[in-house]
Amino acid sequence: MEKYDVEVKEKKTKKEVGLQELPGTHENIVMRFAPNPSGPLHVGHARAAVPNAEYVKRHDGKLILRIEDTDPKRVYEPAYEMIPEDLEWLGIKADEIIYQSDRFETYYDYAKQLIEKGAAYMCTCDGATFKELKDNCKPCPCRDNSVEENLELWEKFPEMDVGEAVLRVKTDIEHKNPAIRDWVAMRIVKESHPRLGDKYSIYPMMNFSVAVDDHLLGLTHVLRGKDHLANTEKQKYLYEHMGWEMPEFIHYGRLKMEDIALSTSKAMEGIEKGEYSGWDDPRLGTLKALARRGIDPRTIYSLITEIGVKSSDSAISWKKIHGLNRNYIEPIANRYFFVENPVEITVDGYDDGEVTIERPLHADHTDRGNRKLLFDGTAYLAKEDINDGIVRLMDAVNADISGDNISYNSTSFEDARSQKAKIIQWVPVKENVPVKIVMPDGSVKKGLGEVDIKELKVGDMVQFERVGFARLDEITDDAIIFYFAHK
RNA sequence: GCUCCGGUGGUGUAGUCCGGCCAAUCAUUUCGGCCUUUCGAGCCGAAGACUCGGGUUCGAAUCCCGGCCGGAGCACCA
Repeated sequence: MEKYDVEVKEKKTKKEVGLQELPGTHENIVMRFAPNPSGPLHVGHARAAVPNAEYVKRHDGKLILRIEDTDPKRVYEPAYEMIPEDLEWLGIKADEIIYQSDRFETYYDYAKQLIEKGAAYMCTCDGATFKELKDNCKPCPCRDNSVEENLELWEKFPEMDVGEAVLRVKTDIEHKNPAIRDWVAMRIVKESHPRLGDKYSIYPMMNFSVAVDDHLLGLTHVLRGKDHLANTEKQKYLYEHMGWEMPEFIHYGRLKMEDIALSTSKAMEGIEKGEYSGWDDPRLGTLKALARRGIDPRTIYSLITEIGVKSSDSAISWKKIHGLNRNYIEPIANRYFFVENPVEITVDGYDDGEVTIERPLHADHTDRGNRKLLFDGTAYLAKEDINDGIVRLMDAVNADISGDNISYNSTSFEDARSQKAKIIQWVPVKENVPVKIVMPDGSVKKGLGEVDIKELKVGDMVQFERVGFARLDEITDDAIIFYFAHK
């Protein structure tokens, strides 16, 4: 008789915030972020980099940045510099950087071992022929070559012409997914590599170099997009041939972002055509663009952590990004006046002379001090704000607007309140500074800002009252240029 | 077409493995109110979801089957 089942079920004890707990070991974990250096990092990369970094941080593991530059056609040289910069922006620091282009001899070594084991073979069929056979679950003639024949061809491999031969890893020629059947491990590439020049003509395919490296570098967990699902299956065969233990694989879903082309190649094309101002054009989804728009890296980090690593797709909305970002930006951004499409006005009947008005830099942090605005009965107002009725020029006077006529009504705030005057921003006529705000769609708002804006530095975040948050991007002779973040 | 994977409020998530404590969590969003010399912040309140249909079960977001919808892969790219 069976003993009573006294085993107490372990009930839902985990309450991880954001990321689900990692399967497998939690001791000495090793993870990697492995981008192809085809451009700077974008949000899609953050989706890979952040969870890796976060898991490593939680478990005090090791994070490897591995640059996957095994296709010379897809290497954009500046990316070698940009990738670590972008990671740093995200607050991620890899413990080690590996360049796959440094490791060709290692790949050759394992390729040869595979041949010797009879687990890989040199295939001289042309692609179409092989595909035809493969799609019908038929092995190609090369599959039966002896180890000796294969080794001989392997030695001759570097002298062959492009397309003449490839090295294939034996899988299951009847695998139900044709993509898995006897995949290519090595191919001939006669193209100059930014880091290798023409040193090699035999290049590993991603599935091969990735699996070899993941094993050799001691990866315990591999986090990758679900577009790699089939690749994981392919690589499984390599692990089996070599008698290696598989790391834990986790496949996450696609990330879509509202109104943004995440594709690096499209961005590159647009930049070359001059449609975009550069990798940090506000319309792009690069981290550089987000940074330029005043998105705090913590916004992206926490958003990605929240999205987690589940395999369903997610679409991130700007509303969500802005909402999160506001939490970070709001306390640090000092307030200033900006008027778009300024119209110079005179408040008829105002006769209190010239007064200096002080306003706090931040209403909730008065210790930061005040900025000063000069009021003498004239001002610039935003064209949009000039509508019939009573308005209060904030902290100055209340005025009645009637067509082009603007006349003094009163001064006290209480009067404004009792008359339900709309409070609007204004800029002194005597002292002001031209300001341009580049909007997320690339358009530019032109106007005037209060003179204290001159004290700001590039990178400072501000809030233009009633307009929104913006980041000071550049100070030119013409104007101070901001990039708009959000309301 | 074939091979896989997935579907919880507008959006992102928790819960699904091990059915009941889920009349479903949290964030963002939206809408009210309070406060405030910003349309920001803060405070209070509210709105809003288990893709559909069957089945199993005393009981299903959770298990099974089918439909629908979405996605990925099907390279000598990564």
